[in-house]
Amino acid sequence: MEFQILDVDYVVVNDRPIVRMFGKTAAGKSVCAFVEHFLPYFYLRSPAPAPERALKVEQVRRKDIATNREAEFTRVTIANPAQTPEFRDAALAAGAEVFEADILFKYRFLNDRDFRGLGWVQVEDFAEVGTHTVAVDLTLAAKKLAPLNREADAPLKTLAFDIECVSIQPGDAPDARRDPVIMISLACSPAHEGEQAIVLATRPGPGVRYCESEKALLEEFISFIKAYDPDIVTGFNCNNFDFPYLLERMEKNEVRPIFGRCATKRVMARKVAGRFKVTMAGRVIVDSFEIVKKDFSLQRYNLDSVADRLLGKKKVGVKHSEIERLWKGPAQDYHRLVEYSRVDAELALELVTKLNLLDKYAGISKIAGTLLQDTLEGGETTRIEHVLLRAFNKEGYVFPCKPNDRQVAEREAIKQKGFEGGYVIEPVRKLHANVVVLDFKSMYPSIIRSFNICPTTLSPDGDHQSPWGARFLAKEKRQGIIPRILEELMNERQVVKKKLRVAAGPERRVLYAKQWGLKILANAFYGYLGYTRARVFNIDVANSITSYGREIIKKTADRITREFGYEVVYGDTDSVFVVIPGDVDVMAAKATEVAGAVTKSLPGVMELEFEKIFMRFLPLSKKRYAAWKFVPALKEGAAGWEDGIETKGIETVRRDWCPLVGETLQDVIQLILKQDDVKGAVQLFKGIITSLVNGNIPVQKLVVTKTMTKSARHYLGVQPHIELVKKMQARSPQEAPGIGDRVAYVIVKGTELLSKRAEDPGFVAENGLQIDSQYYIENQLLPPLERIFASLNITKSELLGNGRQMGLMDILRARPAVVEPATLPSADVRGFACERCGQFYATAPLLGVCTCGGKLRFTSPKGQADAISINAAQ
DNA sequence: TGCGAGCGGGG
DNA sequence: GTGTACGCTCGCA
Repeated sequence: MEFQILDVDYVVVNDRPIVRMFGKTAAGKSVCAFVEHFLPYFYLRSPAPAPERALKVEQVRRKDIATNREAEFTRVTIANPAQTPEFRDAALAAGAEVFEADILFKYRFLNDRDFRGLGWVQVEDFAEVGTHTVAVDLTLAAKKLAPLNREADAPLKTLAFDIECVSIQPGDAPDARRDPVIMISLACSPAHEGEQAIVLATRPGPGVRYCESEKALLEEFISFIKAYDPDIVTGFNCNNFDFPYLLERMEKNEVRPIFGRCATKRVMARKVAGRFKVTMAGRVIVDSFEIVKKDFSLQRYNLDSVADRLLGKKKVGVKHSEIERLWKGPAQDYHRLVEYSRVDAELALELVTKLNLLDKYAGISKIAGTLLQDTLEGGETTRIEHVLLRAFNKEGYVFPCKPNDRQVAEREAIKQKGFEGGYVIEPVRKLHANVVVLDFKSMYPSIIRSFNICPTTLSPDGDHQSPWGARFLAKEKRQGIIPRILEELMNERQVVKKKLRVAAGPERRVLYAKQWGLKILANAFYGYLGYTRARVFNIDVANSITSYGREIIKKTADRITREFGYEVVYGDTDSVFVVIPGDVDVMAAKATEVAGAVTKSLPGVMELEFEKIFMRFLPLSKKRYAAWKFVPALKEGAAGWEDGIETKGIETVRRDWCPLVGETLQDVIQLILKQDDVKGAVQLFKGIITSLVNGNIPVQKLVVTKTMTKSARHYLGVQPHIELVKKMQARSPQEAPGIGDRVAYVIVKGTELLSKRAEDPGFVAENGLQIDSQYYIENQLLPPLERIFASLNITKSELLGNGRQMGLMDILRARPAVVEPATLPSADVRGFACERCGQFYATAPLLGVCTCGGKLRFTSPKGQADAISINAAQ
């Protein structure tokens, strides 16, 4: 009997805990294994007052991180895990120092028995149990069980769901305390009884499983889940919308929310720090929205754009404000709503199944030992602490409790006073060519290993001293626990990468996720040691790591300059940017040579490697640059290079920018880097400004969108999109955007406050309104572009005109203008006269200015210069 | 430049 | 449940 661990909890029976391991067999059966005779315990530093009512109090020899010496500790075993806080607090009140008194019981069990989240279990001796307390295919009392080394995953069932609801107050957002759920769509992989997707609704119709009341709908939802018995339950934003809503409705309808694998524990959504956390025994809840937001860099994260960008699929187009009408409307309208709902559930499902969203979290679980649910929710700290707890316990150490708020505050103060990070080499500010980037492979993990840096090797009697001034024992004397963990993680990664070379199919995915997880985990240890809430926080250790890093990078830059004669133009923490003349191949060869030579003289496992080539490199400041990058082509056998633009610290896409800004920024960067054409970039920019002033930029490129999150009257300040909604409501209440809708606007010319000049792009086009070009220049284009040009020593006034502080009218003077006949004021215009020298032109000169540089004006038959310049005529 | 507030996704 | 504690962008000082 073997199964893969999905979830673990415990129940208390006769004042003793029974651990329940929920899992899945290779054949796809859901399992729950009961494990008895495992008891909660924690430690006190001896001598300590003996706790009353404990089951067992023993004196044991253990080490702790403060002294690294073996000493007497008191191990206190109790009956009920839930009572640990009482025992702990009593001990603390009596002045004792406590250890491991805040380890969740399920993790106490997993750690002590060497099990891991998503690890496999072999049950060697068991009895099948008849019980109604859990809802699984197979329940057993496990008498003897052991961890099993297996990479492959059990076949998992995934259920996605999506709810629809309608407000009884038209126009308002639905309120779970008041408004019913009308529809629930379910999509499953693999299909359930031949059905891949099902729509439950309280209105009958084709493709709908009809439920006669909301209560019946909620009950049907629960029975479906029980019948399908999924391992993964997913939805898009289900943690913060669907689950809390559904659970509130169940409460209102007196439907017991029991659809996990425990027949007695309710599914619960609890508000934590403004967000909901949902728990369901025996299954894993996956909110695809939250994962996509973490793992993919996108402009927007609504289901429509996420599905479009990641799956190449579209939602059925239904606005939130339309749902009520479709729900109450004729059959074809209702049908559209049903389709909309079904597709949403299908998309939510595909995000998980097609994108293999869980791979990396599964990989991390297997390495760190955390349960999949906790890997999805928790951060890096949780993962590291489980690895550390295991390792410290194995070495005979007691593991510290989490610091309390007072301790955290103390640490913050210490950190504020004396913590220094990586070293950033001051960039040589100009446009560089032929730059090679060399970097240290996993710099901080390598430093930790090379110098044996660990709280367990920190000692005044240490063999070597870090630049920070702390002393550490030599590895030969005693290898630190963290250096050893990192050695294992990094070696394991090499093994996995080797296997990856020949792997295919699902095995390849599992291995790829594993090597990725190993790398991420190894790189997180340094940050952990300097994190004030860490159990193993140590500022001397953290500072020692970065101090070695700074010393090594400075020495490396120095050596490259002095011994190899190359110029170092930039560097950040673990990298040096070096100018090496030649073509890409020559540069790469020389860079590899330099990296190899430097590596030879570096201590331990420190390794400098050639990373990439920047054929052109434009630093703006520390941590901000744009570059034309060349990396060796990835494709097997395809010798050669792949190039692309790389930017750091330069936002090329921002939600509050109109498309014109991003496009112009991209174009300007391309021209500068790829064509080495700074003049052309300036010309391009000036051309855009001219087109903008002339009204030749399509309105769509000037649209900014913002979401209206609450009703317009609830906004306190004046915001452009809200002011626009107010205007649109006045014009046509039916078509005005509602709560949750994205509002698109452009800024038009006028004398009013900027916010009041936001206008509907469609309205602008229909009514021929003028765009406020000055706004687009000053507030949109200039801020990002000015920084780029400034790094090339091109000033704002050079960009906008010729030398002095320029106003908008001055910009117009130097621009090449094209005057289209249709835009001329009237037929009585005879020609153009120069404002400055009076020169007459029958047709406008191409440059739009007089040969003397003066501005041109229309002249009417009366011989009077019209007050309008040709530019403003548009 | 640093800090606090407010929002995102969902209907 | 031997609990927990978002992360980014924007406006303002």
